[in-house]
Amino acid sequence: MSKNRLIADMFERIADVLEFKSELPFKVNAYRKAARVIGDLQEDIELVWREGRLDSIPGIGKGMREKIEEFLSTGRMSKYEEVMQGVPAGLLELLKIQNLGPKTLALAHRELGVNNLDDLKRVIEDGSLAQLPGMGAKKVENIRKGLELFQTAQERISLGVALPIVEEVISLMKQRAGNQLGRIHPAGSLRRMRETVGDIDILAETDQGAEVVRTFVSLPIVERVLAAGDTKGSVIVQGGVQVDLRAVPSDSYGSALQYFTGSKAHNVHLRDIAKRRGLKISEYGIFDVARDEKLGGRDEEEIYRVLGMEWIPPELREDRGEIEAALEKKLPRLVDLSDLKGDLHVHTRYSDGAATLEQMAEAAKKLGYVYLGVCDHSRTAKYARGLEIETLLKQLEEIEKLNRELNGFRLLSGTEVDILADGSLDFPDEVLEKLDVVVASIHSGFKQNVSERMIRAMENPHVDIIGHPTGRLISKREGYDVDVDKILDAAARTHTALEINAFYDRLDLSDLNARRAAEKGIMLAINTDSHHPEHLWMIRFGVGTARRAWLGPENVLNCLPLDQLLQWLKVHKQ
DNA sequence: GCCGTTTTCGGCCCGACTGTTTTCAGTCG
Repeated sequence: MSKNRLIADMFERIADVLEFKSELPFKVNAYRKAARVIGDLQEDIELVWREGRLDSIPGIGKGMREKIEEFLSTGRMSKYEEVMQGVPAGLLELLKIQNLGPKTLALAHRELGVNNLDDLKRVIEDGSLAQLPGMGAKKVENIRKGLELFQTAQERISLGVALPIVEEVISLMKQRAGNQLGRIHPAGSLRRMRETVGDIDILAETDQGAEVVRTFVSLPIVERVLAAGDTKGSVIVQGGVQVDLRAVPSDSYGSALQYFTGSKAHNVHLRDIAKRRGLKISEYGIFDVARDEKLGGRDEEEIYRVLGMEWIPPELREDRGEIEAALEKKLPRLVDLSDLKGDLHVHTRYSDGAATLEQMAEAAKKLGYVYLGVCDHSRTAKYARGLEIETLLKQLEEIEKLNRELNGFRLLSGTEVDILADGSLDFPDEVLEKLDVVVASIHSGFKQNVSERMIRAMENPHVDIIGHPTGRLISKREGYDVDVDKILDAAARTHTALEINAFYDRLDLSDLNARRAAEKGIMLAINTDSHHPEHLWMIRFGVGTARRAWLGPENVLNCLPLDQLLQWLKVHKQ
């Protein structure tokens, strides 16, 4: 685990304990903020420390700086050890239970000796929890429900599952409640295109809330209704995903959208700035406090405009510097779906894909692409029906023939060549040099010198792009044992592009790593790795990640027009 | 514990909901 992560986790734990011990909430918040900022930091904290720049990190003052320095130089943090003294393992875990906060947990711990999950269950069952001052039957019942939920621990859903659901709900709502409905948008982490989302939030503009909510909870894809009021409906849809719909009147739709989009850290920072200027932001609008006057709320842009900021794209709203940039009107121009000229990594029936070259080309043309990189697997990838050299050459011929027929569109010949155990490539240079584009990927030996093998691959003059560079699968595995810093340095040195694999369970590189890559001048390629023509649309997830990484078209290889791309592929290693 | 176009001291986001209260504390998003 990186030092950044370790320190962030320690600060988070300290915040938990301090909260449990009823320390000043502001102190607790200071630790939480420091934890978040360090967790999001794009540089190695050790480097920042050695260069004496810890103080420049927002939220890190004298106290935090000293704790970080102590940890980096000795491997220990005395404050952490001190607060963890006498805190039973398994106690803080209970803070994740809904409706059970630090105050109640401290009370149960102090009065009833609750130290773990089993203790908690016991004091709920035997009624002793309900006897404590300030407690009662209903509170305990809510905690019991929270405990049930905690134990069934539903995980976050991946973006790839959530996005189709939200689009179906919105399309159904437009059909069935069209005349009562104004604007309707997804909000929350889905709108920010996070890799995974908790539940799905949808905002609907209407002055007939009750009716719209009724329509929502009776949609055909609804499996179970959790709540249906005048302003909010909550359901479980097929597949077990929770979807909330909020009905909001026109004059506060914008501020509600801003509020429900988050992130929490972004909103807190925004409201703090507002407050310093005598303004107040809530889900109902932005107000001048002294004059008790509403200054905006109908459109989201108004909130930012009144604060003297540019409108901030939802993908940036994580309090990672976007607010400062928006104040200075220096937000980057982010890459957009329409900037993409093609996809540089897809598979066909030649290896483990489902479609012919022609079918993939047709699907790509429909998306408005002008090129498509055909990168089937190489010979060692037996499980994926990897191509022998003769087959690859035959495919090359077919591509050339098709390109004579495809007007205004170009299939690029390529391969996803395996990086072998010793770091050599699965095809010899004489073969690779015949191809337009070479993606090199690791598919085996996830724990064997991955970084060194990948770097050796990058040093090959024919390798253009490293495919799925960390190998993670969001819902399944951590990824290879890879040193991301070394990979980024090598990619910058060898002018090799790195892939943002847009397949929703990969999104690899992640947003933070992609941002670091771009800052080192590395080109990123947003590729779907599609095995089916109907999967090309997943490019949207990659674009979401790229936007979260603050990338502009100039950072993205497949935003280049065909002639410039071919030129780049020819000269980038020289 | 952090931080400064009100401030180096005295603040620190906002509102809803719930349950236990007789004026409010805890929790959540």
